[in-house]
Amino acid sequence: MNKEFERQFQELNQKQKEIVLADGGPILVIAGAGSGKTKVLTFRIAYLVNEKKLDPSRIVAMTFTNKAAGEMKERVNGLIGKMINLWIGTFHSIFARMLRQEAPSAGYGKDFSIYDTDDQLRLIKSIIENNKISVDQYSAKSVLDEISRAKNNLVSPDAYRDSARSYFEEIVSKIYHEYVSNLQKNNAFDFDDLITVPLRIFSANKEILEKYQNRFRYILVDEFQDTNRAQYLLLRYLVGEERNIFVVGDDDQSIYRWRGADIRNILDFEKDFPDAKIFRMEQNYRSTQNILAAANSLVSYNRSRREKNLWSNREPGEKVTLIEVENERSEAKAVVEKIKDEVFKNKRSFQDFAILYRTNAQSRVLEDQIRQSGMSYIIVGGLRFYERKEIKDILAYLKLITNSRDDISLKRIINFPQRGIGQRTLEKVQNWSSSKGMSMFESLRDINSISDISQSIKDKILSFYKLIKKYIDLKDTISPNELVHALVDEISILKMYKEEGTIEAQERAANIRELLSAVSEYARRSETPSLSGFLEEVSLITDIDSWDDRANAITLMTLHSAKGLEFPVVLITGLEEDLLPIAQSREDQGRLEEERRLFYVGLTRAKDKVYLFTSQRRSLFEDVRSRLPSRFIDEIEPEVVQRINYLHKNNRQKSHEKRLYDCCDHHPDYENFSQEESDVTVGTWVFHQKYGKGRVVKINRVGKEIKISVKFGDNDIRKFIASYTKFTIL
DNA sequence: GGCAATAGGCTTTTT
DNA sequence: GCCTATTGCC
Repeated sequence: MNKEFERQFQELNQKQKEIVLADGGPILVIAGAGSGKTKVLTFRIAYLVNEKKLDPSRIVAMTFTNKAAGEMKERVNGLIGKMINLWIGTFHSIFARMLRQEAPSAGYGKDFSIYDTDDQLRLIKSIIENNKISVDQYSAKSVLDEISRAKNNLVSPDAYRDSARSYFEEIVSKIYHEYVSNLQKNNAFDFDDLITVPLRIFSANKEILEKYQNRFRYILVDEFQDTNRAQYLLLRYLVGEERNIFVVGDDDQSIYRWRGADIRNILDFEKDFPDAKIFRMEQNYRSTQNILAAANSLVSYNRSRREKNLWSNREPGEKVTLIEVENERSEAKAVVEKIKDEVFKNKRSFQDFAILYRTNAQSRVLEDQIRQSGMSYIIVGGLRFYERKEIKDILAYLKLITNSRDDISLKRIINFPQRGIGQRTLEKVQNWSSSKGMSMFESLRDINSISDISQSIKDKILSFYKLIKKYIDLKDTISPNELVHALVDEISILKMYKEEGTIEAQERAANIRELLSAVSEYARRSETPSLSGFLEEVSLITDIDSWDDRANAITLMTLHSAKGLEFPVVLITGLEEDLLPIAQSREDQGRLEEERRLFYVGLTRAKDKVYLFTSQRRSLFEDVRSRLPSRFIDEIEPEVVQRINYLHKNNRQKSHEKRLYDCCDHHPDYENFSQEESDVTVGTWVFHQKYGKGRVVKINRVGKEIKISVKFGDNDIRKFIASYTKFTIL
């Protein structure tokens, strides 16, 4: 046995060892929060390779995020002592990879595009327009959600039409048919297709199925409770004769039912594999006893769950602190104060803290207060890098270059940067190309045969055609890195933003430069870099994947994003009815239980200390509402909760802040940052050469730059980058 | 066809 | 309070 493996193996508990060493065949592990399931999963893989001499390339492991996949890969390599070629990734990335090979058997080209939500919505909107479908008050978004639900439940457009009852369902049915055929015409998959198309291929094509059954002799699945029906069926297909399938999950942490995750999968597993060995891991290594007692008592209110007895060897620790505040601003202040307390008294670093909330919208007020306090922080989620307009524009070029049938991407960029090709022209091209059954890109080539377009516009179209064509011809001869750089250079997008001169444009340019370095990084890292490979990676990246967990910063994220992570101190905000549980779940027992699990996931992220916040009032779209405390608060065993009332507290504690500056030698980040910003804060009066006297209304930190917004006498708010602008502080 | 001003919607969670 | 999509004017 490998030495490193041997040494670390001895540290596992008896149950964990037993699971790692279990014989082949189907295995279901019910693993409570913090019980070391990732550990068991990695040891199992290492054991299969080291001891069972299984060829690593024949093992496939499904994780919930790419980040988790990366970490698992690293840990397995550490245990084995060398780099091995494992298939680890999310369901979506693994099957996207498979589709690169097998898409032709489903009638798609190998260079398919992957459409994200934004692309999907554009497609749906164009379908509604082109077919003059009257959608009444229904939004494209609600149509998309409905289509996605149908797809994940494996309801085909025809089956959907046959069962459509309401007016809404009839509209959706029409759009669904068009949507599916348009995707195929554009040679594009949406996220759901990455799961359902492989499923179709497997059921229709025995040869391909057997190829993958032979290839994957061992399948492991993490976070099994959050797989949906289609994913489960996919697994069932893939499991070959040896039936080596190993799934790990926790029904109490199932929080993606709204996305189609199906708790039945755990139950059906035992039905489909009656000889499955079932293990339970109930010892929690993460949390103190008080935290665990809080979590256990809460989740025991759920009716549809498996009984379990999660226990901890750790000390009782501190009680869970519940803080009642007046409104969201005082909540944010209280959060900041508690973090400062912990930093000061318990010598904690910023990366020890996570602030969790139900909705992304809650982050803004928290962010404002933390920024003012001078502490460093990272927000996970919100507007993602790859969803920014300028990034999507460049990516649309790349998509069109790899897949010229991608009409959605073409429409996005044919007039970006502006080339004088407008809506009307585009309509004519689209009509012509659909009457000829050609892609829009193909019809550009023959633009001269379309009447009714002026010659000058035709020339512009042709030069756009030649631009893209040039890169299509280049793409197999030069590296993706060179191609993207050359392209960005040729369309002089950076220059355009530079000339625009506004802060927004500068940011956009900076984002594009970051994209360029991402391509270089990809080219360096990948063994066989290709444009489609880069696009695929980019399309499937998630918020949490790009979260830098080594930075010394407080992390702000949604409860959903926090799944699978742990922090010494967790602060959960917004414990109010209609927020947690969210309003839409009120009438539905099942959804209510999911909200409870969401809170449970939040609690069980904490190692040492939990703070809970509930506010009497909270504004929603500028409209202040009174709120009731969350019903979940009373479901926590009262003995482990300590309540603090902050309702009449004056939170301006200057003296306290002053002390903090002296205390933090162990936080160089903190010190630098505080000093950097200490002279200008919101409310400071400043004098600007050109605009005169004004007052700072906002300070924003973006990367290394600090942006400040100043309101001048004429009530105009102007934004500046602090290091470029000279102000006199008044 | 381009641009600036304005209206409207958003806020549940995400691969 | 912010972002986007639309509108109406040039």
